[in-house]
Amino acid sequence: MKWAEKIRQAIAAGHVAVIAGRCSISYVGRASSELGEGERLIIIKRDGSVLVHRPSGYEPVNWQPSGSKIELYTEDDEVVLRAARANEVLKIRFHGEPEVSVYQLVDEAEMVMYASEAEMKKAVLLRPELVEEGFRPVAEERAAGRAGKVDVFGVDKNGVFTVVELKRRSATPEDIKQLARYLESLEEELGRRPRGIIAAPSATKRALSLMKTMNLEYRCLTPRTCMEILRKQKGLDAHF
Amino acid sequence: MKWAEKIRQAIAAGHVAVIAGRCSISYVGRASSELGEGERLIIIKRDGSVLVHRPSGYEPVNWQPSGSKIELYTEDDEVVLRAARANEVLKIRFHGEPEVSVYQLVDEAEMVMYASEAEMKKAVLLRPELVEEGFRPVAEERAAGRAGKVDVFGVDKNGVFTVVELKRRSATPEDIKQLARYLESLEEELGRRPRGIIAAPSATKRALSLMKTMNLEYRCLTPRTCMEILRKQKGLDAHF
DNA sequence: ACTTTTATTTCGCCG
DNA sequence: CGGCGAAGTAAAAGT
Repeated sequence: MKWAEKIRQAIAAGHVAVIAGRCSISYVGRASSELGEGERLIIIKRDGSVLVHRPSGYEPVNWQPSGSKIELYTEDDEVVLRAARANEVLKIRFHGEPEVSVYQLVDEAEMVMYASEAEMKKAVLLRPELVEEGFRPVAEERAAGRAGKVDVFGVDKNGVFTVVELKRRSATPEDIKQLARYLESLEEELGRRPRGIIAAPSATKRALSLMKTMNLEYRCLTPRTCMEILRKQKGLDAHF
Repeated sequence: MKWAEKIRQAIAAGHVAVIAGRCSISYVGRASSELGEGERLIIIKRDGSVLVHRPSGYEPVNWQPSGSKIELYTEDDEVVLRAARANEVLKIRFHGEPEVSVYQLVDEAEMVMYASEAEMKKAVLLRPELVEEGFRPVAEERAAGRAGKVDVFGVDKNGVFTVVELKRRSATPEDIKQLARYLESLEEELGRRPRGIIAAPSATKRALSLMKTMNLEYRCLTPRTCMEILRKQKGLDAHF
């Protein structure tokens, strides 16, 4: 099979191979799956990652992450692509001759992402009024016993200990419970219960009602706001 | 630009377009990201999902899930592909002429997956001795106050209430804490603390030590074992 | 090396 | 339709 040889050479040369064709797929590993005959797009990268994409959907239907060992062999007159990792095997059996394209991609650019949860914290430390007027951070990542670590720990305008939990996405009941556990742990340690504030772009209904019950507070804070503040600061830094 | 027109037509016809070429990418939405010039593989599916793949790595570096609106336009003599969803915009700016392949994929096959957490539960309900000799399930998905829902609730051979938490992967401290919260909630409701058992293929060291502290029990149960039991049952069903 | 946490998570199910 | 938890989560960060 000439096309199979083309794939072998692409892998050996460290190129990216894209295969479009009729195949059936089996996966055995953490789970098992079977997918009957159909036309799919298969991508093989130089690091050994394999992706199988159906004609719709964001997620691959089957895959193997980087580092898997890729083999091509013939079985009953059909070509089988086998991608194996520890305890996990993905087999793609081709029916008929697929279209194979090989690309030599050079990509040295670095990905820059803004406004992660870490950057939200930076913004809050830079502009504590984002949380509340008069809030003063005392520490970041303060330990809260065995409950874990608090995002930002400080005192409010009245000198009351205040815990701020940052989320870059909508706050869920799970987040509220986590904050409650922090407060419980800190209450033991400090002798009095600190205020608890969740700062997130939004909160689910149940999260809000749970906060009411648990006497916790919500403050709207979007990653974008944080990003803009950091960007401004960056501009200032460059200026001086 | 002839190649841009080819992409437009592919989208209109409901085909899958694969673009290989030099581009730079910006994303603004839940976060923001910038990726400078480099050669990448871009996949556009008929449902509006867009994937940007670098030459290595399982995950796309940028993407837009299905349902996004795709536009192609020219800006400063360069083609820009814009994929937009509510509050999220992905822009791919092409530098030079990329290779464009269009595939008409037909895939009606149904994916069958074995041994999800749901199937582990089925197996336990079918063969409660997987958890412990003499264990009898009373309910599945029993509510545990505001802590959430318990996977399997039953009584052990001595008639003691027992909560089983199933995990298809290694049990973590977070899982243990979750089980503990269930028990706490059920203790309030039932007046006495039930036994708590985590059934998972393995457990992390900290999870195990936490279980000791919290007086919770571990039972090894792999998805594969559950799968085999269900498969046997399936065979029996077919027989009768 | 192994464990834990995060994610532009996405996806599916249940209320 | 929104909330909530699972995923073959994968990949990064922490220990």
